[in-house]
Amino acid sequence: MTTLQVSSQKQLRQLIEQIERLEEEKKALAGDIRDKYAEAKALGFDVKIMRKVISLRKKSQSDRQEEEAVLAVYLHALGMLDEPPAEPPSHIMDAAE
Amino acid sequence: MTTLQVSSQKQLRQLIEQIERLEEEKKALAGDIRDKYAEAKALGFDVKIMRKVISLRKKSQSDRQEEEAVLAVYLHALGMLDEPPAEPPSHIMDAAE
Amino acid sequence: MTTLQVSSQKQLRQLIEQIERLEEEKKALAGDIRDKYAEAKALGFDVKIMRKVISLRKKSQSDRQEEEAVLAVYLHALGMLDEPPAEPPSHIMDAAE
Amino acid sequence: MTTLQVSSQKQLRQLIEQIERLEEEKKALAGDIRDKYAEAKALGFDVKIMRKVISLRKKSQSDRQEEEAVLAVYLHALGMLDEPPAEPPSHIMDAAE
DNA sequence: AACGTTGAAATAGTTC
DNA sequence: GAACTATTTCAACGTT
Repeated sequence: MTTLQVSSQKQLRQLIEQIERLEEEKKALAGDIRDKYAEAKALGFDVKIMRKVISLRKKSQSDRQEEEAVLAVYLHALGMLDEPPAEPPSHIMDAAE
Repeated sequence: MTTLQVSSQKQLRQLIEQIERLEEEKKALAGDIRDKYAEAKALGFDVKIMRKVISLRKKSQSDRQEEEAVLAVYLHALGMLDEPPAEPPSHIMDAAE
Repeated sequence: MTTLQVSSQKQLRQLIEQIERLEEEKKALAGDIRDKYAEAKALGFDVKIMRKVISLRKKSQSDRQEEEAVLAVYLHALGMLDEPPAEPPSHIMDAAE
Repeated sequence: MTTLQVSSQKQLRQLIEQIERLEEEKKALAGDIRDKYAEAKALGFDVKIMRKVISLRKKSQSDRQEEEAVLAVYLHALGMLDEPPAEPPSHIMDAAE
């Protein structure tokens, strides 16, 4: 069977149109966000830092701590950090023998 | 000055909260879209192909715009279009004798 | 375990140095490309149009590939292609009666 | 004059081909880098952190410090940091009155 | 030399 | 959990 039933065609068309409408709305919101950043920039704020702040707020604290712990271990391995890092949870250290 | 003025702090806080609100709405829309695809799948449609169709529709739209832009550039380069397309290219085809 | 094993440290260091070397080479090539454009400009060519031409060539290449992929998907969906395209889609066009 | 001299055409063609060759090489290097990261991942290293390490090495130290100072100011403005930040250079604080 | 624009690179999310 | 896609982020470029 190489064609859809007429009723299915109609359904499909509706679904696709609904999705496209939702995507347009999403795109509009993305534009609004861009505008907000532009506004902030015009007021003299540092947009890049603002993005960082917002992403920090999103990230859970534990995630951040874990990331920093691994980073410390790696920097230490490269001799870019004198103090050996404190005590990261074990499951992070796959590459350690 | 190690801190922002109180008025700036307030401004910053407002901007960030507005952005976060917009991002939430955007995320909600993404969820709606996901739901629509799930609905389609439940009705027996192939979601992968639907995505392809939608992206093709998007692409053909932007392609058409791009094509027109390129055409304008070329026509202008050949002196067949008085108005420079979008931004004024300074010296077109100097290498032509 | 707060630090990596010495052997892992060594491995990590090597990987990072290799990557940094590759990135330098990449950067050098980017410089070469810039030089080429400068040369072209000095010869009187319109760099902007050249860029457009090159990007069009790239795009038409990938477009052609995309088109073929989509075509394969559709043909398969219509049962006119035995081999599934790339990955085997599990159930094509269930909504067809 | 709507066409290039034959000699110019030839020149243009050569330049474009040279650029396309350079871009291919660049692309190949990007692939090599991706492979290296894949290798690292297979050995159990955290690729995301490796990227961070490499970008830290690239960034000049002063850049990093400036960024952190501004971030501290913003976090303080949002009440996410109790201690007032130390002493960032003045030119960063445009939005402060 | 800052600005916006564009294209590439990286990350996040989704699917199987 | 591996691969693919989509989104976001970052850097280069031309422009004003």
